[in-house]
Amino acid sequence: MDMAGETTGRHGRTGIVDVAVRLLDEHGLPDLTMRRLAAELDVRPSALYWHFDSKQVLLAAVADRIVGEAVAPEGAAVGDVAGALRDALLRHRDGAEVVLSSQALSLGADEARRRIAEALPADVGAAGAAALLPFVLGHASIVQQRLQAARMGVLDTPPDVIAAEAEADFAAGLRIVLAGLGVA
Amino acid sequence: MDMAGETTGRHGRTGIVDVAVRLLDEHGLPDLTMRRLAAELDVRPSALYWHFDSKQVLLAAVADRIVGEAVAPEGAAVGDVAGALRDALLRHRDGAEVVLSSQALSLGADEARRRIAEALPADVGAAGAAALLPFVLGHASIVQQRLQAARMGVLDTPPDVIAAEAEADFAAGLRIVLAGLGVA
DNA sequence: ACCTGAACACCGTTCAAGT
DNA sequence: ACCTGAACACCGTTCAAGT
Repeated sequence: MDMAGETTGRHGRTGIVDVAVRLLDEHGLPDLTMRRLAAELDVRPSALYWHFDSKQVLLAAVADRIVGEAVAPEGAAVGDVAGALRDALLRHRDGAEVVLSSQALSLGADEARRRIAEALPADVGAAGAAALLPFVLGHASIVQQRLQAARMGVLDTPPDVIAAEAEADFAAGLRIVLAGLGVA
Repeated sequence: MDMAGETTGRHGRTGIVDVAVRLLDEHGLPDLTMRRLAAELDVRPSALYWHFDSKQVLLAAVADRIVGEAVAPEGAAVGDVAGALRDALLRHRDGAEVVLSSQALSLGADEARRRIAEALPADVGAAGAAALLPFVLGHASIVQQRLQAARMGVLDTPPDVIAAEAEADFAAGLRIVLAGLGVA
């Protein structure tokens, strides 16, 4: 029993998303073009439109993949759930921007919100998620923006310093929100 | 004494940013292209590159303009400072995305962080800004993403409902963070 | 079912040259 | 100081046609 029909030289949605994510990691969102993706798959650009209605839909699938990687153990504390999401976003170049941009269309977005809410006492679940989700996404987005600036040399702070500061800021922000929720 | 040399048919940076912001408001970030902007200014696209080194620099100026509109009265409470920033972001189509994307290069970004920190007791100023800035940016970004989805008809929730929910979520999130800071 | 070929209507950016 | 003209190397997307 073959796995997913990869026996032919043809492609499936998941395989295409695999390559898209790799391209994202290696070259960043601005270079994740339909034409480059097609070239990487050894196919004409128009072929991609058989699998995805538009680039936006493709990016939503990439966003879902990224959010789907944020797995905290069953019954984990909110801090760990939020941390897992943050890590998943930071694991991929421009990950936060991709997820933020596909937020409304993305299936994984609501899932992330649900996971956060469920890790909280029922009475503060909704409010907690409404505070934490924007915080995590905004945080990751700002961090990756700074990393990008450092990469281009317009910022002199070395990447590992940025990462360390980010880690501290995230922990501090998380602590504040959890304290505000009475879940300290 | 003429104001800013607008006597000739030529353009200055501020005038260009004016038109860029108007284009942003009317058509959104994807349609804010150098070519459209140039056409609106009745000029060839290449002329813009005399005023701005790149589109990225132009967008950073737009971001600064937007953040600069976030003015809370001197000595205002943190909640009002954060609220003013949120309002400025939401006042312009895709405002959050523009500011978030130019965050690292933007002068106004650090200013916003400073204003938030200064509206807080000194001992929690830094941590508070580190929690509030990502929250406000992430929040506004998510709201505008939903508004955009509604605009395209993929979301059936009417815009005013989205705006109302957003208002409530923002207030709730703000309350939580402020409580966590002990500034309730 | 999945892809090619060819086209359409665009992009950002550079740079010599004009005034 | 500020802009034009002309080019370069790209984009996303559509659609008829192939296999």
